[in-house]
Amino acid sequence: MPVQPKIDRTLPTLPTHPKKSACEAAKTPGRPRSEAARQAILTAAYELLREVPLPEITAAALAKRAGVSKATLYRWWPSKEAIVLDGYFEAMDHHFTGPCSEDPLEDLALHLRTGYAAMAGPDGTIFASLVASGHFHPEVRLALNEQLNSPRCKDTETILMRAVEAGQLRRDLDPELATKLLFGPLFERLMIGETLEPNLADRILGMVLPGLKPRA
Amino acid sequence: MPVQPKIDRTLPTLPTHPKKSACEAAKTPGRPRSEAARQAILTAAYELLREVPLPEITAAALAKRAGVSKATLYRWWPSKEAIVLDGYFEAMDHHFTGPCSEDPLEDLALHLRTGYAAMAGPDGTIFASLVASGHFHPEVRLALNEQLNSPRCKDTETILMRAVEAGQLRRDLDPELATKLLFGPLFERLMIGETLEPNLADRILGMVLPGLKPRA
DNA sequence: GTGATTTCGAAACCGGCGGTTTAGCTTTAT
DNA sequence: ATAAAGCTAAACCGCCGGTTTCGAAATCAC
Repeated sequence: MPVQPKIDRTLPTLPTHPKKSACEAAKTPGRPRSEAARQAILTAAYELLREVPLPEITAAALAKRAGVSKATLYRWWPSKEAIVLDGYFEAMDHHFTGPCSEDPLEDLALHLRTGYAAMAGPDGTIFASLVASGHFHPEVRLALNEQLNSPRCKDTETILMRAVEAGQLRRDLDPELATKLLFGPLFERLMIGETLEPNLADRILGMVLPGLKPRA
Repeated sequence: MPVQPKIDRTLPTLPTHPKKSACEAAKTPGRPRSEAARQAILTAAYELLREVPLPEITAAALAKRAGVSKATLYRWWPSKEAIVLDGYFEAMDHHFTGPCSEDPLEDLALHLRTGYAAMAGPDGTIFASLVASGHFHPEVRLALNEQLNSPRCKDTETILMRAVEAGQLRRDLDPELATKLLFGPLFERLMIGETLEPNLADRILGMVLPGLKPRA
């Protein structure tokens, strides 16, 4: 009977995303997966994300832009959302920053500034629309948290902890809460605001920091 | 020729929403609009909002629940989003609070607590999904801002100003920024978080407030 | 009452999109 | 050569948002 093999789509799906699993295949017989197609799809996804609002990105448009058939899309990804998410993640791989000067407070300011600045541009708009769509697609929300939010929060928290150890911030500081406080307004602006004031990061820092310092 | 009158849908549409314009019609000839149907539609919308995620609310389901035909829906609202939004607003009319004790700081704490508490329940989930959908429907975002966010922010800012005048907060305080700071984490939790810690409001207040008080 | 006007409900309809399937061809390993 | 897998092109399905049509019901002006 012509029962399809029904490939297990749980493998190359969203949450795992084993960070550059590019050239480790080629162990199975048969024609290998086309890396060119994979790359074309991901870049097409990111390009479209920057050009049109997310709901207007259809699977057909994605396939056309990548010069690929729709079947290939759904052969490797479970949904349109998974594709654009992967495309965005790949493009975001350059946004890493590792500031570690001798002044933790200065690191914090820089960290906050770059974070807000990164989200002021088109990548921020895309991020917001992904967060929005994540509210309707749990896998998207999960992937977004695991691959973007949590790591960034951890970064912030370690910087805060360093500042605490250096005696620049209160010893009883709650890094997690402070992080939410520092980046909360960013979410508010991204999700319901129109624009992002350029110097918002510094103004926030100026308002919050006095409360976080050791009591005078 | 059978050219339809093509009703001007800009009248009963989203942004205006003139706050209880119920019984002021009845000036035109012909069969009057059924108030029962209007009410049934709005309550059906809110009920569905609490029962199923927003994308699963279809126009057909809405019509069925309200015991109304789809034609009636689109006779008075331009889109599914407009309907659920109106339904939500109507249900939220009870959430008004007017705390004005003799201690502005206590007012602030209460205001923050009730705000966070209100969003911890199903109404918060609904709000988040509306914000999310607002990211793809500008009219929704606009209505959401005008009818919910802006008023609440204004409330917070006036409370803050009273605290300033009472000498409980720094004279150079920026109320708008402080408001974003106080409610920012709420947005972060609503949009990407899973839960809302019960005492988050107080913890935030405890962390922010010291920085807002007059310098010792 | 009569007629004009407007609403309402039922149902059919359209177009588009997400996703699936089929069929045939191509690429690789053995 | 054969088998296994990937690729394209195209057709296909089902659902949904939104529109239209039609006849029945409600109301006002006269």
